[in-house]
Amino acid sequence: MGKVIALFLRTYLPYRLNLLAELTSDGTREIYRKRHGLTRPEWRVLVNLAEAPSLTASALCARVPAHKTKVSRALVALERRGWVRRTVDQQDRRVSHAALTAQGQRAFAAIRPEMEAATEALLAPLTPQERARLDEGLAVLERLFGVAGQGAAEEGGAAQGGDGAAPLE
Amino acid sequence: MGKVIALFLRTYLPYRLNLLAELTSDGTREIYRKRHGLTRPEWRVLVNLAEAPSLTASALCARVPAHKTKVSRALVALERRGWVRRTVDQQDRRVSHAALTAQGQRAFAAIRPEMEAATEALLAPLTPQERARLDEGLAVLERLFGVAGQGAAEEGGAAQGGDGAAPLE
DNA sequence: CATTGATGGTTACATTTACAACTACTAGCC
DNA sequence: GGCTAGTAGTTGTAAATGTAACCATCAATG
Repeated sequence: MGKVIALFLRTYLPYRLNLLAELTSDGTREIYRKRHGLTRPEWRVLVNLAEAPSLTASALCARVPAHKTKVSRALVALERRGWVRRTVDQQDRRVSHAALTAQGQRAFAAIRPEMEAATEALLAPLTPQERARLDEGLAVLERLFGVAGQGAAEEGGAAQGGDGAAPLE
Repeated sequence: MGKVIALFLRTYLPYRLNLLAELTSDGTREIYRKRHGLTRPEWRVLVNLAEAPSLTASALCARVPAHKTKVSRALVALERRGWVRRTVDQQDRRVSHAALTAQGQRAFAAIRPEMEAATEALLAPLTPQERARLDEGLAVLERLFGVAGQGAAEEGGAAQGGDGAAPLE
């Protein structure tokens, strides 16, 4: 059977990306899920809070990125667990600023190396050249979507409202 | 940039891939979901069946990739819709082979160009060089995971030895 | 200040998904 | 044959998710 097979999958970008994302996450998902009892949105919110002193729910929605209900529920769960503390903004009492507690920071500090080790184990067979090619390829898309400098497309990017939350730097 | 902030996210591969996969899929998801009433597993099964004459549920699980319950329910839905027909294997009656009906092939032929057009619109700003870099970067990972030659790991599912599966060109 | 419209965030409900049994069947062994 | 173990695929149930409605607050206008 010569392959008359149309090579749709091979070249269809969303499919390729989703497949690779899932394969890459297969090992690490267990770490935050089974070992630490976090859902994926919770883990993502945790990571983002670990990289910024304080973020509003809206800012988290833009950074994670996720719909506000997912962020809301993740924040509730993390708060209940004592990893996050929220304080109401005094200028605009609809807004609340979420930040990691010391306990939350310790938790992230514990989980992060596990995640990195699992990922490194997965990528171990790659040569430095291959890693560079991979990085460059992803950077192309990140520039396209404007997420390259997560720090750059920051709160300003989400800043249609330009709320007063402290900028990251 | 005086960031003390560890750039975990920037360099953490699963996170980068998941983010890009989601951003890339944002536009196309609507096409198969709203316009054609397919769930993502259903769409994935449809695509895979379109590229192979006949696949068992197990083979689909490996190719999609997805857990067998997702594939099972996707097949039920596609069968009910008349896009897939399953026939029981005579050598092993636990096994059934799924294939697209003519109607299913027409459906895929209708959806596919919509998906490709939406993706192309998204990638329009990229230069040929950037596209090549993107492709090379993803190919690095695909080789690592052995998914490069999707066409090779056929119904037998044999080629999972992880060797260099036949590069599909 | 009352009214209107917009926004940050939460809650409610329907759909999807994950995980764990479960059924049907095959295969090996005595 | 009858027993056990293993595999292909399905179904039941609890958790997770998407969508839409909702509450509280703010800002603008009369």
